[in-house]
Amino acid sequence: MTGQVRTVDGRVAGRRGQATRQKLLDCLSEMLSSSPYRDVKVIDVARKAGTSPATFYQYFPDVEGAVLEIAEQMATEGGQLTELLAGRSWVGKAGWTTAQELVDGFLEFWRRNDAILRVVDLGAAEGDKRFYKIRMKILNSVNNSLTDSIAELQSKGRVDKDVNPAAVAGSLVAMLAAVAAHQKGFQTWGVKQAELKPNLALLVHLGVTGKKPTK
Amino acid sequence: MTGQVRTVDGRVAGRRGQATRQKLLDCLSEMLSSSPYRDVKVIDVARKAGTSPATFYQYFPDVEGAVLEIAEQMATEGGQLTELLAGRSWVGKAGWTTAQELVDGFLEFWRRNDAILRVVDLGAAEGDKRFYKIRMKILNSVNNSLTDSIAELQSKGRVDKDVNPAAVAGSLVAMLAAVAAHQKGFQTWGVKQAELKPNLALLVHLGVTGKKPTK
DNA sequence: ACTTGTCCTGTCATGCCGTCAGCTTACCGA
DNA sequence: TCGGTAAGCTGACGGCATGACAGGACAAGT
Repeated sequence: MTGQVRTVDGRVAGRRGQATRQKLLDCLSEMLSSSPYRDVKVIDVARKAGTSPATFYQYFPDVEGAVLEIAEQMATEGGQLTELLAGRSWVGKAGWTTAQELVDGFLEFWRRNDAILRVVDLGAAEGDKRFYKIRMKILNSVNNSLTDSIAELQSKGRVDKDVNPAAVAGSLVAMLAAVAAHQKGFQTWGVKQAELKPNLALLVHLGVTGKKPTK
Repeated sequence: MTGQVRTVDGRVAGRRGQATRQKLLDCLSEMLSSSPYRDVKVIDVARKAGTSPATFYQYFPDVEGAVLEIAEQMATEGGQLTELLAGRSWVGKAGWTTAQELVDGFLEFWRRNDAILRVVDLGAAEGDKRFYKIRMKILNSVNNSLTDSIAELQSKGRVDKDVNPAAVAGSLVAMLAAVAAHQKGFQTWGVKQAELKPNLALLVHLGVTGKKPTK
């Protein structure tokens, strides 16, 4: 399905080529974790990978192009986030568990990929459709499930009619993403990680069901 | 109180100098709105301002330094956000109004300063303390009021004891910021601006008071 | 060993970075 | 009016990253 990996000038990459390509991506990933996006240079990535800048340009048009590649890989893995919600109940104690596990899984995913997600967020906010699509791909996996859950509760009359399921779900997902991206900020406000999670879960539960959880 | 404006090499800037400096900041601001942060070059800003790159370096150490300056100005204006909450009530119909106006004011502020806020967000997420402090300065103005409101309701027994006011307030503020930054994203999910606001206000009200608003 | 196609790099023109010396301009006191 | 002084600006330059290309190294099959 996914077309073969190709170099910029159209050649098909063989085993060795793919290895260097991947090594470049790995090194870029590392660099993004340790230095500001704006300061990541092709020459540094190449040096770190023990190769030359020219090699980098054989596989990627520029830094941004390579970042997109990494982000794409991550987005695919991010599909697993759907499992945090598949077949879960929002009623009674089970609802509280669902909320907690969603928060847990989400924060964990963000923490694992924070460097690349920062850049994706920026690109999306700047209006770049490619980054925007990737961000959607990740968030949709959670957002769609959440929207469905709310819509279902709504059809049963457990949630007010004037609630827009997509708007609420989207806002909650945005909240999770933002909190995950700025976890350190909460420490300044005197909030520890461990305290943060249950309060986030509370907000998610409130948003989805409109009611306080039964613990 | 605020020390005189100085050039990089320590001279005091006079009237003309401050004008050029401001012009450079304005042009930088514009460039940030129209092109990706990563691609904003000193030479472009200088050209746009009708001056030379060397002049830029007389007033700012680099692009980042100038961005910090703009952000600082914005953060000062952002102090007005406190007024959205000062002396407001979270009880009854007034509570619903408070939530609505908070959401309105917040989104408006973000929309007006979206370009610079994107960069501040990125810098903060990357761990740069200078950006981080600016982000705090803006969010604190809302966050502190919100935390106080929740704590007060809590002391009156209207909010559960196991709620951490700072954590909930911080999460809500993060949500507002994230939604504001990605307003376009919601259109893809079929949510219009006008629909988004009341649903956000609902979430804020739920988060603060734990109860649905009376409209 | 030879051929073939993949893979890598040295090299080069181009353009931005960041600094400095030196020129112009504005202000001020005599 | 006339220097004197400090502010303000820029041309020019070495240094480094970019991005393209052509040619050399390498692996695999014959």
